[in-house]
Amino acid sequence: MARTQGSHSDITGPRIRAAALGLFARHGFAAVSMRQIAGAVGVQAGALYNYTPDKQTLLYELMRGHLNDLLAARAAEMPGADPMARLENFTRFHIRFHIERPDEVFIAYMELRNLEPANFTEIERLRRAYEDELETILRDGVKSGVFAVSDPRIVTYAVIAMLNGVNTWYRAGGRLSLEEVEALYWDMVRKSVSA
Amino acid sequence: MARTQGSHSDITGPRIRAAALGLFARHGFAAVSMRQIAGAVGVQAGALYNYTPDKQTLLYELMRGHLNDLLAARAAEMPGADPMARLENFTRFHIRFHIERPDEVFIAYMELRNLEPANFTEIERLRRAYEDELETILRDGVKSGVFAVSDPRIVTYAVIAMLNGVNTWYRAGGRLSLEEVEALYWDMVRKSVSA
DNA sequence: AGTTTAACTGAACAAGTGTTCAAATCAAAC
DNA sequence: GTTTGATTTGAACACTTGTTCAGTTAAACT
Repeated sequence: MARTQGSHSDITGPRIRAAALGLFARHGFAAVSMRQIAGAVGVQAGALYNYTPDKQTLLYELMRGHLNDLLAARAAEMPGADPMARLENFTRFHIRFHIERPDEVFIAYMELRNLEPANFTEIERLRRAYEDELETILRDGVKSGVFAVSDPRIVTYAVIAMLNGVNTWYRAGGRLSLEEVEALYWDMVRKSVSA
Repeated sequence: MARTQGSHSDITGPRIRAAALGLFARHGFAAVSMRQIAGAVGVQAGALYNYTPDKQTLLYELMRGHLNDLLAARAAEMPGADPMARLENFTRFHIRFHIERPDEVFIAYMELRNLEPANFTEIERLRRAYEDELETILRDGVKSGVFAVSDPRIVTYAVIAMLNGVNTWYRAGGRLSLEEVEALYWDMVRKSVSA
């Protein structure tokens, strides 16, 4: 077996995913051709098929990778015990994680409709697992009386929508620091669900 | 001049726009072909060009129409004088208007990247005009002391992102009535910006 | 009845699509 | 220095794309 080391394959693979990520985020999955991705990597279109069975799977793997990263990073957090501390931890974690990955986040929300049904189901399952964390925090807070939330599921959607909005305006090196952004959103989230 | 009455032109035009709206919302602008739109209307692709100079303009006109409707409907509202009442009016108006037009809203947010620069600029101008209404309410409320908002522009983005989230889960005839949805979001908005 | 013309068809155009694959290329392993 | 097999090329495939336009249809006017 020749070229197990020094092979281009462990270099080209990531470069393809990176190029696809950027192009999908900028122009949309359907508007980007395999030849464009190949061109960005400096390779012919046929070479892409050593790394993905098809274009659809390339998109799916990007989304799945992103959501797995999200869930793994979330699992590594050590939130406190009481609901208020956990909500603050969740809010700040979400802002931080999403601000660092605008392209992944954009794709994971905008390209759902381009997933084949089976892939869509799996992506939705992962996203749901993440949202359930927030919903559980809200329910616990209602139980203990610190939160006044009439419908925890809907409020979960509302809070996540608000937090995701950060990516519509935030640009690295902008007017506000990460800490200021975190503090601003945490202030709004805390007040919006407090009793 | 023949066929000024009984002509199909005043029927086909709206049907084309309606078909394009639904298809763009479901599959995305780039993923929908002119032949698909024509097929949905029951006409050949060439006939579409009696109603739009090109595919791009079809998208642009849909977005511009939607945002003009939005601004016109907003201008017809008679909010009260004090910031709290105006904020409640804005919130309920926004929810109501957006819930009734899921396809238009979806397109107006998701297909911005498919607009040519000149068209993009104009759409952004209209959206900005709408957002400025909310920002003004927030600034007035800060001045009069009823709102505690550190950065009115960013909070405007946050509130609008939260409200737009309604379209990710709301379905007509679902568990909650329109009034319940309005009340739920208004409760969150009010608390999140209150002093 | 005959004329006019808006509305539409259907075929054509050049360019681009995702994907396949035999052949060429290359660097590591022997 | 040759073998080996992973990696890439480049051409080809069948099909779709947005758009144009000469020609057909049919309703409304004189």
